[in-house]
Amino acid sequence: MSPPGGEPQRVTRFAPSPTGELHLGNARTALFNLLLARSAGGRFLLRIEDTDAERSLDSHTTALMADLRWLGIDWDAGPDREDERGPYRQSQRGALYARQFAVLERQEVVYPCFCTPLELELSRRAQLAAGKPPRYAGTCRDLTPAGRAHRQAQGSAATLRFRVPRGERVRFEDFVHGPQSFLSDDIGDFVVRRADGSAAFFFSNAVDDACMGVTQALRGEDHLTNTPRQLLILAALGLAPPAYGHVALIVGADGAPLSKRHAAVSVREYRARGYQPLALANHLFRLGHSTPLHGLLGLEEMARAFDTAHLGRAPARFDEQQLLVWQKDAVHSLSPQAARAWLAPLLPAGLDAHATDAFIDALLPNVVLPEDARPWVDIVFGGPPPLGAAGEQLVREAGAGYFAAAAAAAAASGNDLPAIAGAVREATGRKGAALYMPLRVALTGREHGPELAPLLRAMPAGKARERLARFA
RNA sequence: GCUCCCUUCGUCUAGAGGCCCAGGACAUAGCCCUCUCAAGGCUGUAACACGGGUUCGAAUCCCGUAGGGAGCGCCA
Repeated sequence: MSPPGGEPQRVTRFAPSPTGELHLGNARTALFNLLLARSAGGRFLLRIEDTDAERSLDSHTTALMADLRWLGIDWDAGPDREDERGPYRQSQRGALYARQFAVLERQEVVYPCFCTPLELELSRRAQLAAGKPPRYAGTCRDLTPAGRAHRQAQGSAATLRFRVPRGERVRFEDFVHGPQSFLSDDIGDFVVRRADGSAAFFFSNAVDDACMGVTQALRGEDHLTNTPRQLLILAALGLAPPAYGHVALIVGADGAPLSKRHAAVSVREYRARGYQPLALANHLFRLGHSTPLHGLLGLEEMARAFDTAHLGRAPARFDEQQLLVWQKDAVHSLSPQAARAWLAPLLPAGLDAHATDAFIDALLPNVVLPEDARPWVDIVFGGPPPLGAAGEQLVREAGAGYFAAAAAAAAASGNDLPAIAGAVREATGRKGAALYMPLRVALTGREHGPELAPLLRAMPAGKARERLARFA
């Protein structure tokens, strides 16, 4: 696994739980971990944390993987690409967890807890009301063997709790935040195995990272204060923990946690709205991470430029305006084939390749999202567009002679703008805006839009003449 | 409530005691180019949350205040 003489190969992972759509924050975490691995020629794993059978859905896993790949994020090993460190679905790792639970039980660093959810909730509320931290009260911590046997005989289902040592300090080096130190007294005994026998997050997440050889776990800051628990578990198990790093969360424009109130929060939605994957990736890449590089970057360039030293510790605001800028860049740099695929759903059925290309050629520099192109489909391929009041005025002012010359030139040349404009200039002596604006308005119904010459080339033959002749 | 994290232009950020009366990118404003829009070129506006220290010197170190966030779950 390790390159000869070098450091052990870097291994990172993205470990989502399939309880919903891929959230922007998670997408960024996935991207950062991919980049972190790739920047060192390492491996990137996808692990599905579906220990909560109630909320985990297989369809979510499928969608999650599709959205990641859409973004350009692919993994070296995962649920659909198993290897000897797998399985990569936690729901299939029960046997492995059972062995580790047994180790913990043997060392008596865990104990069965018979408290019911209701009792725990009451206790929490009472503590909160008394102005105390809502931690597990330790009711079952010192149950005698006889007491335990008694409860078990009664058939009470028990969770397994980790016996957090008192009066200790848990220290670790966060590779984003630097040295961290927590007092174990502030940590309540926590559940490592649920009453139904399934592994709880703190446990399975930490154990899997260790067993899968993860060297760096880069995750959201919401996990920062949980890290000591995981370190405690791993230490008890004698497993080497990964290095942990925590990036600040993404927040909305007002600085509050990013929610549907602010913007679309799932990759799905941006995808559905016609955003380019590279645009989203570039935006996420610079959210909480900085690079001296400018412009739209490919994934390989991002990997080369990725640097944990430049991960932010302060929350980054998700600014949709900025995303739009990247989107514009991404759209403008689309290959002809990609552009065709992007706008295909909007185009009239049966449009031939030549016409399609001409249309896209004309429109692409002026659109950011597919919806921007939609009205132009009608303008170019539909009937004569109605003019607004200002348009009518411009046309009237230009006069019938102007349009007679234009229509004649259009009939003679096809949809050739230089020929049409030349003829009108000759006939009227107009130039500049006075020459072109009436043409634009008569042809498109609008005063603004893509360049006229390519737009005319995209128009079906005869359309230009027909529209100009209306005012002759 | 307790613990932890955070705070530099509108936004993303550079900045590890003098190189900073704070640099870049995007946004924005003006001008140029131009048939409109977009693109492009040039020029500009714009920030160290606040208060105390330490130091010859602080955006940078320390303490406090304010504001934001997270965790304290049989969610992850």
